[in-house]
Amino acid sequence: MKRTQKRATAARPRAGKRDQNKEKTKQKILAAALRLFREKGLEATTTREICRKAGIAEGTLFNYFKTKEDLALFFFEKETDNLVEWFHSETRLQKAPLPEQLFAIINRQLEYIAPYEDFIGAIFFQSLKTHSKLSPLSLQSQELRLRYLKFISEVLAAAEERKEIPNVGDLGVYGVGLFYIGIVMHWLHDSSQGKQRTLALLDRSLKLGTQVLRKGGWDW
Amino acid sequence: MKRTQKRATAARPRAGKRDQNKEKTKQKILAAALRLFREKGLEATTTREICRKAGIAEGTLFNYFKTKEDLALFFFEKETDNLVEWFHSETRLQKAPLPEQLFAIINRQLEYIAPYEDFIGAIFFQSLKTHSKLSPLSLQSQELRLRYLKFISEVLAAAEERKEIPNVGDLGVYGVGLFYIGIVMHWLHDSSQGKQRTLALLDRSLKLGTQVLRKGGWDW
DNA sequence: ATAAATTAATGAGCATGCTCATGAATGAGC
DNA sequence: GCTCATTCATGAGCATGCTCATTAATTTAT
Repeated sequence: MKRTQKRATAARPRAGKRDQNKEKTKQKILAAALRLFREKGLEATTTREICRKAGIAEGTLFNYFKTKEDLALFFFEKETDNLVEWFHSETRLQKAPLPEQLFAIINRQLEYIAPYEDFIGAIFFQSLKTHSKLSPLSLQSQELRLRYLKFISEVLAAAEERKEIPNVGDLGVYGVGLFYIGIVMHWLHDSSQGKQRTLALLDRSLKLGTQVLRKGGWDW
Repeated sequence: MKRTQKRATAARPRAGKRDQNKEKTKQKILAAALRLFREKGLEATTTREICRKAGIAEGTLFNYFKTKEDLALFFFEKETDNLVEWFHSETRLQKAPLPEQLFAIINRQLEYIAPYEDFIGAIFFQSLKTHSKLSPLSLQSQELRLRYLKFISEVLAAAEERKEIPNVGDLGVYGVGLFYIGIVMHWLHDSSQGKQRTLALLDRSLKLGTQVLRKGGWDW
């Protein structure tokens, strides 16, 4: 009878053949999508093509991702998770002054997404749309699905706690988020060698930020 | 013979029956589009519906506007022209300090577009897309089709000329543009009475801007 | 083991934005 | 006025993102 033991003591939520197949299908979709997105960009890749390459039927994709946008967003979120993990592993950075932290964070993001410029760029702007599922600026009203903002919130809260900056509330996150948008926009249009100009802008901007902080610009 | 006089001395470029019809058709499209966009928003309005309401065939619309986005953008540009005209007519404002000017400009814009929230919102974010025809941040590289930025450039240049601010170069326009994006994003998500919160944010932000200027924040 | 119930996969089909070959209206040349 | 060239209007048709009723696979109950 080969131990039927009610399917692995209910430890993993993934055990039955059904869930196995489901997972496998999802991975096939993700693999195909990522490859095509990288090769041809987001807009130029059709859902039909993804399905063909994944070896599934037209409609199956939409059983897993509500829209093509959702599928693309998946990678975006994954990237953010990656960033958070990295920051938490950098113990030195944790104690550095806020501007340095922000520089490191943003810089790391730019480096990370460099190979997927077109792809990420498209997703990035998708995420800004008003009625899109995640909207960076709706900290309070929406459900804060953008993990990035949550992360920035933490970083700012830490700086607050060690008295580096006064209480900034949501406005701090708001500011950083907006700033990030600006940087990415600049980055996307930057054709200079190795995005030098964006890095320079990033540096200068954060220096300005420091000044504002030092001069008490926060208690407006 | 009723004076055939070679069609009105070549004064107006629009004279022949052909051009007359063309103009009439364009107006029919614009009227239908504006009405539908207002009523149902940008996404919910189909090009077929616009054509039906305008009394023209499916394909005709695309003889006049390359894409649906272009059609929508038309209103956006018109709005900007309106703003510029208004500013030039406000002689008092011309001499006011920069922060007040910017507040007035942005405030006026928000008031003006209030009735078309959804519609304008959609267009606004369209215009931010990387490969969209107009990209607010490509001052130097692209052809600066966004008249708004040109206008802001002028306002800043005037402030420079009267020694109110030091030379800020393109970074000034860049900053204001980015700031504007932030405000509109906030505005679009703002559900408070009469968008009070956005106005408060606008006020506070510009006060911060003033501080930065006074403290020499510009020569970073 | 078999039947019934659940859940995932399928692909025909829809609406939409947009294209393009064809036809109709208008203009120029005689 | 008539002819022909130009320009605009037309609508069938295409590709795409996405839906949904149907079919097939897997699980549960007996």
